[in-house]
Amino acid sequence: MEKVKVQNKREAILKATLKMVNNHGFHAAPMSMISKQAGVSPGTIYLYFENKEDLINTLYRELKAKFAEMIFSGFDSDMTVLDGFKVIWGNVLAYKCNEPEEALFIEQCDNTPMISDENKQKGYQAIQPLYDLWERGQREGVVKPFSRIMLFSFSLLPILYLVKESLRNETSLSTVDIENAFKASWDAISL
Amino acid sequence: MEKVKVQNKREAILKATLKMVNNHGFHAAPMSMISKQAGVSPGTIYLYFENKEDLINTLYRELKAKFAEMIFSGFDSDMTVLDGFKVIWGNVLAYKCNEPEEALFIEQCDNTPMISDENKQKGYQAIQPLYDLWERGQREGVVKPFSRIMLFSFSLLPILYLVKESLRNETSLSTVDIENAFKASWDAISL
Amino acid sequence: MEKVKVQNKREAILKATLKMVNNHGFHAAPMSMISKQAGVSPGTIYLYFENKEDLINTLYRELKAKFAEMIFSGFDSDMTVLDGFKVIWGNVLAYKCNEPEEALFIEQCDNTPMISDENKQKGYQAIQPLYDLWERGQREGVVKPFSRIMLFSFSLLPILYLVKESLRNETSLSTVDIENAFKASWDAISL
Amino acid sequence: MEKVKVQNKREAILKATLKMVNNHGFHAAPMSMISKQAGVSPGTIYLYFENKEDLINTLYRELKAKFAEMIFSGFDSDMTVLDGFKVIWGNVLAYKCNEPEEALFIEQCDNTPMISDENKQKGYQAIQPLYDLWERGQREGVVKPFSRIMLFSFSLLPILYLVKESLRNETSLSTVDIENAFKASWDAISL
DNA sequence: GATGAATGAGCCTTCATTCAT
DNA sequence: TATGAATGAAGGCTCATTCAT
Repeated sequence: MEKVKVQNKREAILKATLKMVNNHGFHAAPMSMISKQAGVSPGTIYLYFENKEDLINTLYRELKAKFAEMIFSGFDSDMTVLDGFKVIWGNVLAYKCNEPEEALFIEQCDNTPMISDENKQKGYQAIQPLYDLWERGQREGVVKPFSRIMLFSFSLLPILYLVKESLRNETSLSTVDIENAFKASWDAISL
Repeated sequence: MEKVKVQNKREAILKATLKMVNNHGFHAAPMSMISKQAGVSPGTIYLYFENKEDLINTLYRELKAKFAEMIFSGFDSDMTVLDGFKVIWGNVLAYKCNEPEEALFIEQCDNTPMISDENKQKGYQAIQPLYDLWERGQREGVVKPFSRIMLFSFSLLPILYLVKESLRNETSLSTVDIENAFKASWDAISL
Repeated sequence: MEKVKVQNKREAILKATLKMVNNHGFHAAPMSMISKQAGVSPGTIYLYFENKEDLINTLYRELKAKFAEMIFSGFDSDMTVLDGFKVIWGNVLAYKCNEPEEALFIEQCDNTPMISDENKQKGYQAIQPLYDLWERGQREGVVKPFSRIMLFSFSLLPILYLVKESLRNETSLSTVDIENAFKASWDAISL
Repeated sequence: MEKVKVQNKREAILKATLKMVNNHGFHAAPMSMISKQAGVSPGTIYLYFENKEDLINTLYRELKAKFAEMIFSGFDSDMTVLDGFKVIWGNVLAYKCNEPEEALFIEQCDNTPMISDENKQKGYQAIQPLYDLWERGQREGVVKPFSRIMLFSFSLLPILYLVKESLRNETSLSTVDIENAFKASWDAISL
């Protein structure tokens, strides 16, 4: 029970950081604001994190790890390449829709010098199973012989962007939109 | 000539802002640093811009305008849809390659609450001719009946991302890569 | 045995304080650092001392008391004034050489407003037997009719300073140096 | 005139630092307190000094330089050793009496890790003419063959301490005391 | 007695902005 | 116009102290 409380505090701080940085931007989210949002004293943050940079980096790392785990939910390397891709593609969509705040935070961080390169690198490695799937697809002759990054930018980046924009405009993607988007994604990278 | 000098000063400040914000990040680029880089006194910045936010927003707006202008260079609304798209797509690629600093700045701003939504909106309106082209393509039955944003995310976003990543890794895109990328872009949105 | 343990804890805290304050300076020796060095929880310090000021003052007081006790070791009020002075002078030298850390701490405190004047006063009173010796010397006509403080500053202060400097430079005082120093001390105050 | 104002500000800060550090101790003299005492904004201090450490070190350096200059006032290397020493000894006494605050500050700093060793070293070099005088005295056979530091600790340290104590007790040294003190100083180091 | 997580006042420092020149 | 010294609010962080266990 004691341990639970501690976990709660750490989690509360991370959650508050996510919210405050998303709403105000990194440099307009003071530690005092984060601590207040977390229901905690400013000094307490420094019991769990070395400094502000560490706080942000830790949050980024944990969110990326969670993302990497979620997108492979229900995925099995025995699936056909198309089926596997469909599962992962759907998971990416679902994550972005269900956890838009987390997704936004990750994106903000990716375009900022406040996340260490080492940390960013780790994020990419976490989706290795997807790279493996694509490579199998290339060996089987169903996926275009593109680099990982090209495959990513044509088959996953668009849907990530689409969801982000639909959330920003407070519109929603229709089932047809989603089907179309998946088809376009697959068309772009499949032979 | 006085006027020229004045223009020079304003330009110098904007240029310095671009450089400093790109290199150090927004919250680590103080006005004093920008003024020094511009060869100007801190107070002078306030003769041309209301405050730091205005400075950043102005720079963002002008870069977006320049971007919008450049991507339609050589474009003519009489062209076939495919030809027109090819010209614009190439211009986007060229801009991103030739002005990576400007492109990076724009992208940093797009994911940040420091640019007013109004300003962001204006950016989108500036590429109206591209929307017109797509609409014509849809009427002619050569472009998929997707929303603007879907067409954008499948046909232009990928190449923007690809160039950014290639610059980050200090690798370069081969001619074949580019041809493949264009083909994939067109495949994704054409019928 | 409980009592012993307790004494150990109190002693450990005082010892840690001495070490940390000497090595890092007063304002760079946090209670947490002292407690860790003492192998004790921060809260525990407050069971034995009211606050940091009290901790420092107590340590100062006890070290001064120890110093006062040591410098009269082997001294007997029946000795001639010269012999008595020789014993005490030698003890002062020995203390400074054998317990340089304690001596350094005392000196740091003497030049600081963090020790209460009352406490500093007590330190002077502890060397009463030396004052008595000097007074007897004056009555016997072998010691100059100087005030206590003048006698102290000419006959003991120099050797204290000399040892401190030799420790700082990591050089050592030769036997000849010491003999010379004693002679100069005695010359300065004797008739 | 502009320059004068600037000098005034810098001087005001240094003067305020001297006073506040003397009265409250280094760690209890916040920059805000110093700035208020100087009639200046906290930020202004950082226009003249890099940080608190630099402020303290600069003050120490300048006071030491002033001290070194003052103690040789009226001194001429053609004087006899005794006359020269008398002049310097008197100057030391005068400085300590007339500028007790400065002298106290220097002393506080000498026993603290907050002054860089380099800076302390410079202080010692500034009294070279005194060392030269002693060496001449040794060649002429009127000064004991002691090391510099021994000569200093027997002939100058006592009077420094005496004045300090007399100021602390708010008593004053009589003319007789001073004559006695000089005689004792000279006796201690002369042959 | 003993712990150590938690507190929050207060410190040093930065930096957007102003204003006298 | 242009300057840049000066400002002072605000931020990140520390650390003496407390209190529930």
